[in-house]
Amino acid sequence: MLSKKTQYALKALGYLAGKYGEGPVLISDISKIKKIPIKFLETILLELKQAGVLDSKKGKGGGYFLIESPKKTTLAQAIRLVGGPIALLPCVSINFYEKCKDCDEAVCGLNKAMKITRDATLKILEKKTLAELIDRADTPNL
Amino acid sequence: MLSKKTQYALKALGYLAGKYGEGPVLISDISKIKKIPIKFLETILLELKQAGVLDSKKGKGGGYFLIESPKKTTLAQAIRLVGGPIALLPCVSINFYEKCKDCDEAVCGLNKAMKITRDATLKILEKKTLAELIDRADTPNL
DNA sequence: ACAATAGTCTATTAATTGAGTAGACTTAAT
DNA sequence: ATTAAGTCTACTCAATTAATAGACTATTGT
Repeated sequence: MLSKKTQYALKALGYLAGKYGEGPVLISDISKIKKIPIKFLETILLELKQAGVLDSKKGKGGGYFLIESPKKTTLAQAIRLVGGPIALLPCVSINFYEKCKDCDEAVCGLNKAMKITRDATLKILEKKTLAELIDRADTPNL
Repeated sequence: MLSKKTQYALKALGYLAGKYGEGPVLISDISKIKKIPIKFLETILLELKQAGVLDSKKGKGGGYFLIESPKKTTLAQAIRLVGGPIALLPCVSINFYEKCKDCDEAVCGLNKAMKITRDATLKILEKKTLAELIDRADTPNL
């Protein structure tokens, strides 16, 4: 299961994807509509900005917005940006790999099974982009 | 990512699968070989016993053992037994479902993408059994 | 019967993650 | 310049998950 933080990040990115090209979006708007605790959301958006996916504008008329087209960022990338491993076990994670203390990966059946699972998951998450997260509810004009 | 508890449970079950038919296995043996904190392991094994997968024998010569052949239990079942959701989001979990506060699942793109991912994962985990977790290191005589 | 062995139960502590608060700092419109 | 709107930083608190410790109970072998 993804952490709350990662879940919120995906929701927020999906919302921003729907507003792409329409200028900055208020944190408070995202918070209200996506039901995300505002202060928690602030830290998440800041992290996404530092990761280079979002940019922000301060002052009146400010807010957050996607730098690139929603189609440019895959869900796999988005999840990893906020620190969420995608694999089910550390020993099969690509970006958050950690060796097991107790087993030799070459003969470990669990490792093998989880690698197959990871590959199946990645195959999907690397194809889907933020554009896929846009739904009618967010953008009734589409 | 699976919780530590679930990870330990899988490791322990894999080890017991390798010893299936050889009588009770000591908690302390599993703990040592699989590098699992013994007290934590105790609670996990107890839980698996109450779930009906394991049985135990007390006293001298006692220990834990699988009730049924390792082939009878899938990895998906094993993960769920110890309380671990398999899906990446609560709103696409079959056994630990929780509705999102902010979206209508019928139009939510995130929900859709994660359902596809879940199905791909389940397809694999429902085919693999505990028997697949047995490796050479545990049972050098095979 | 009894001592040794091994699982069971109860209670605490530590670590991590999630959530909420307060306030300083920046920018833009008027 | 002033002020309203918004970002950024640093703490604090609560909840969950992980890990530890010790007392208790049941079983087997002698």
